[in-house]
Amino acid sequence: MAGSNIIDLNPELLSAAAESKAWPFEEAKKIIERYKGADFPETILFETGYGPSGLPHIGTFGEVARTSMVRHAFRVLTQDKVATKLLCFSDDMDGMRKIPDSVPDRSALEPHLHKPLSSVPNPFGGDYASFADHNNAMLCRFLDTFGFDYEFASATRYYKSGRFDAMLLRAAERYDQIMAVMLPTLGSERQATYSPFLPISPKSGRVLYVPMKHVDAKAGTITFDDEGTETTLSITGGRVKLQWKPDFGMRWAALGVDFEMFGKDHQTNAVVYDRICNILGGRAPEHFVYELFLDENGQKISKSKGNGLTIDEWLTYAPTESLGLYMYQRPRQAKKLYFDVIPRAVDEYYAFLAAYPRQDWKERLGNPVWHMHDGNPPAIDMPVPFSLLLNLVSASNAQNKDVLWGFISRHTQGVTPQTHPELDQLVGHAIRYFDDFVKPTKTFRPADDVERAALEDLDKALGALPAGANGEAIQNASLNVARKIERYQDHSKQSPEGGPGVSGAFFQMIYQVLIGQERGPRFGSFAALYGIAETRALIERALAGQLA
RNA sequence: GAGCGCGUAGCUCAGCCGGUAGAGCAACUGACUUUUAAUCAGUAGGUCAUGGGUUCGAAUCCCAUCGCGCUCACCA
Repeated sequence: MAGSNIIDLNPELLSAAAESKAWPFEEAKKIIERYKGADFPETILFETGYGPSGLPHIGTFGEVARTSMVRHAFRVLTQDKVATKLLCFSDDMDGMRKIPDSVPDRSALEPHLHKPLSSVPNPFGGDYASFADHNNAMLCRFLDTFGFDYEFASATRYYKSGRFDAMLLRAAERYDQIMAVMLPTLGSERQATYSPFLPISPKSGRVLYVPMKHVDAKAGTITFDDEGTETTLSITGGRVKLQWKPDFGMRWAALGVDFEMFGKDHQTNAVVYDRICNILGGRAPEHFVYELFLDENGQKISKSKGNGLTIDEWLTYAPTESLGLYMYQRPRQAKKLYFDVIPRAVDEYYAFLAAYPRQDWKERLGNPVWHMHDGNPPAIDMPVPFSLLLNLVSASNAQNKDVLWGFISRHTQGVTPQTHPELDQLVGHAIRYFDDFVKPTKTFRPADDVERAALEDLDKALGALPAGANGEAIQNASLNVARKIERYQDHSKQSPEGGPGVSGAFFQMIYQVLIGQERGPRFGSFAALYGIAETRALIERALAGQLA
């Protein structure tokens, strides 16, 4: 999505951008305001944080996607004259406090509890030296599949390389100030043992949460008790890390981060991060607080609860772009993230895409697709909405794309999987969505005696038809069956021969018994596409009681 | 306790840089000449939570109140 690509900067666009109220522009303007009356630094740094104890998830995607949108808006506003960078920072020096559920051999990790994730062996085997390396690689692969433009950063490597040393020494100098900020934010129990410095034990390799006995700013050392041994350790070179709140502030100060967004759960703490950053002589980045995602019951989505939707699940049923749209829209509102929102997101995406070419620049800059595609949305013709496809799959009970395409091409000429590959993709998504969500809710009912006889007659009638019979022929054959049955005679209608017409109840019965739905497409067309032999097999199964 | 968000048609929501209320679904009516429908036309339904303010004009901006939800206060 966002990249170091060339972006469009025509004059009308630029003047519309200056006025735009779209949230990425609002955020980008905060960064410009930040440097008002001064020169921009060499590179404007956008950061997103990532905790590598789990796999990348939908929140990771949202944060990177949204940050990329702000970055792009900034590039447009500054006419791309200022270099920008998105740093995806992995806090892989964090101690492994518990063993994740997802690993294969949990007991093998037990000896490594509380060690930095980058020192924990990789439980998945393979090419990566540590657990953190593995998860970091998963993150990068994840981001790469979406085409994000970013630079990966490992906390462990930054600490060990000495990149944070100057700031760590300053933190020792200003230890009292940092403590003065931190202590009031803690409960009394934690206050007693709190330390912003977390030494890595030379003895056990663990990240220690121990009180400081002495902090020597001049020597750049800390002294603490390590399981009975009084230990003095240099705070530089990755021997000591900072506790997370000071870590945020220190990192911002050390790297000169200009923008970092985070979820509402960080909001209260952000003030603390900022103050630490200031104490260390840095300027806190611009923030943007986004709302958390909720499940269908309005509960916060969390990995541990396993509620809500995973990114893989979303992408099983819909194209990536629909998820990008979801991320663009109303980031400050808590939105429900569950399966029901997918069809709407998909259809809205294509609707926005279709509207784009005929919009003026002001409207375009308010159109999500402009932000999602770095100002260069693709031209895609989507003749059939996703909601309609779902309807159709459900009605036809389609098991594969061919059946569905049969219906589609009947109604829209010149549309084929070749001319409309996106639609073809969507057809596949619709079938999967149907299988997983609609199908389980279907309720088949058994046929009573009259219905049973009617279906048997229908079966025979179908059997008498030639193999290639068309929809019309099948429809007429089934009507002939129904006309003989008293229950389905409708005397308010007339058959071609002058007798009573066929009641709609006949077809309703067919769908209730055969497909488990109240309605369906014209039966003749359905049977023609579904196949006469297949339809007869379906009747057989229904009569054998295998459906209800 | 602190912070954030929400309260608009039966349901899900859009509209919110102010200018006579919208969509989808549901409901109802009718057309399509054997009603099974990815069709078309139409109807109905809202004191835009409440009270005040700014304004010629407020669902939209400001203040207050009520209701609902979430987050943080242990860890990251």
